[in-house]
Amino acid sequence: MDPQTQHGGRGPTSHGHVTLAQVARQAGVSAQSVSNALNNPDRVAAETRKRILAAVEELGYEPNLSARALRNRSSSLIAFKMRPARPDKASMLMDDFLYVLNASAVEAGYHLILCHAEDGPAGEIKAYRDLLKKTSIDAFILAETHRNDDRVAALRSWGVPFASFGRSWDGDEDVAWVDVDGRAGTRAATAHVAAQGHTRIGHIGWLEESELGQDRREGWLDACRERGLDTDLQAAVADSLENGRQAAHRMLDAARPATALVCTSDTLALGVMRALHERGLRPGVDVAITGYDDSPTAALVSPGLTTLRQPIDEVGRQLIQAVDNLMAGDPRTPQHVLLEPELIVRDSSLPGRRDTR
Amino acid sequence: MDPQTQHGGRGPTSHGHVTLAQVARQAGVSAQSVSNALNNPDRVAAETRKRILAAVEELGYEPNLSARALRNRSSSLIAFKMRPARPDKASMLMDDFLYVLNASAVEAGYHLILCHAEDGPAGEIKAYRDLLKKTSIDAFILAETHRNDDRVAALRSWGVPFASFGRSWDGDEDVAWVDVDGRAGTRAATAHVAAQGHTRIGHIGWLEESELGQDRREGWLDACRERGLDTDLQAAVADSLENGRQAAHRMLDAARPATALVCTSDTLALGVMRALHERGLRPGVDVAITGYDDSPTAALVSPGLTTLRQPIDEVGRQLIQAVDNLMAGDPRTPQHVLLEPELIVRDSSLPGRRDTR
DNA sequence: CCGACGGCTTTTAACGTTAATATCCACACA
DNA sequence: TGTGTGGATATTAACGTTAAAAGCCGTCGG
Repeated sequence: MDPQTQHGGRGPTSHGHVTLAQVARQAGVSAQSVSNALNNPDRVAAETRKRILAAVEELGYEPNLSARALRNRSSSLIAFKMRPARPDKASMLMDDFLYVLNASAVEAGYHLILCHAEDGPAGEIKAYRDLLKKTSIDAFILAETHRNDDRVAALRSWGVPFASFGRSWDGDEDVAWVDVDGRAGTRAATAHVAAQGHTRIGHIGWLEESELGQDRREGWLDACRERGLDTDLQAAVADSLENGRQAAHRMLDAARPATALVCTSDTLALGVMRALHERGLRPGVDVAITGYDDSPTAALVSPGLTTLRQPIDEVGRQLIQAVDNLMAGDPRTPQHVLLEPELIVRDSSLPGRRDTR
Repeated sequence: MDPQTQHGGRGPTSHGHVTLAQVARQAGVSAQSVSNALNNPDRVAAETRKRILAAVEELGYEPNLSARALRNRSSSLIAFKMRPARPDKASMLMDDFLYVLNASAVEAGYHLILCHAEDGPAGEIKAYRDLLKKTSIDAFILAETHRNDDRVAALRSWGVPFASFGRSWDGDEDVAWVDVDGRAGTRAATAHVAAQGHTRIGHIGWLEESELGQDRREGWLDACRERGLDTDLQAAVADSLENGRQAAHRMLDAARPATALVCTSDTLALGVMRALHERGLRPGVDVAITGYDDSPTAALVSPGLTTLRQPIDEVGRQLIQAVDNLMAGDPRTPQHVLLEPELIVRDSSLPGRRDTR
């Protein structure tokens, strides 16, 4: 039988999609051989393979992901759920984060699909379930995981690969995560202001129930203890500018007032700046301030806010690599990656330079 | 033949997916009838339909999108390409925008998929093409379109439904777009400072080649002309804090200096604030400032920055509705929606209240 | 000289859905 | 009694891919 005619392929489809069958016809082989040439190169003869790849190239063949998804129960899709942006929050991490997450995903041969859920963990879990039922998502990326996170439990019980941005603080060793070492970062920020000569260093952080906040607080405690400094000036508040402002006023009204304030977020630090402003005090000169996140705002206010920048690019890359490993059935224990934040020093923590170029 | 056994359905799959065949068996009908009951209700008898829907409910059936995509050449996926966040930019619109875009998409029965491309329009178009070849994307959402946008031309030539955030300024009446009326917004901001008694109102905007920037500038011109004010104080610069700062210095050094500065972005306005700071002038009290975008920073700086908020939620909703209409083959001309921004008045433009609660 | 084997390739069947077509059945009409 | 007719339902085939099985053919060992 003439190999030129024996296989299907009704010529180029009107929609411009090139199929395996068309490539097969062009190369004078069966569709399966084309599939093998692309996915299992060692199953076809080198000579044939060359011919097939030439045909692939010539016709511009791209495998149809829907068909592949149907056949393989695997869609090359990684799902991520965005949270609604909180109005009071300065952090723009999400924007950058999504960008690199997607870039890394594409580089690794996946695509990012966003999922949407009503607020609350129950709604989120339901959304994940629905998505899984209808699309055979390959993996999930979680953000802002916390102790006893129901989402983690759910995904684990379903056996779906996932990785989370944020440690699973309850020691789930079998969960892949990537996180930034807030303790080390806050310790560095505290050390930095101590190096400027400050001895009354206050800390304004989040409520105790936040593992993330507690971790960062420990860094401040570490640095103070290392230097024999008092740790009496501390506040645990919800993350908002107003709370930062009030806490700052309290610490400046203390019998032995703070001369430096280390904050768990830029939002709180900006509240501190507002408090100083109200008192006619100059950030940096009169009171040193540090934040956390390197939100765009930190660079834009005057004076610039000293803060900690999370290596968000690296976080995204590592997360994708983590799920990729999981899906490759990599037998080694799930990845745990703890990255160091970078201290960005600006004028808000420097006594010398007043911001007047 | 016993309807309970005549149809496929090898019992619940191990993966927990429920298929049409399983529902069909449960309801004692064929798979096609189940499909019809869900997609073409009037093709099945009311009685049967009720029975089928009960089975669907009981088994928790959800149609498999991969199979549907393969069969229908339509994936329920809407693609959107993120741009890398520019470090100097205060705007956090993207974050919110994506959230509502996705929420609206899900509500309309779609999912949002992110696409990634090397920088530049050519890379972006190639990315769109690749995505189309492999996934039968239903529609695209573009952002930041400009005159003679190659992406618009490409998508149009391929016949793919799309809608853009941003007008196609070259009068392509057959392109669906949603935009925010920057001219009206800037006019309102200018009118607002004029109402505070300012008569020397400068404008710091983007370079002339930006249609968006030019549109906003027109609003300032409108407001000045309506009041017979001079329009000699204007700057056209690239969007950065430093450029805003320098332009502000120039306008404050003028023979008849500005007492109010209307800016095309929050970033520029924050540069102005830095310039005032450097001169010991007080925003609002000495010089009124307005920005554009209501970036998170605008609310966080002291004093708060008067700015224009884009109804980003509505933009997202309208964009999805636009592509939905296009895909439904709605014969009416593509949607063009021009929304009004909202003037958010804060202390940076108010002489009376000094920020000292 | 026969059977087994191994390398390479093709064939078959299936993933879950749906458009198009075929079948069935009750009823109306000649 | 036969012949349409039309509504409801069932069957077939196809979307593009790939795992599994089967086929082909030359070679090697007994």
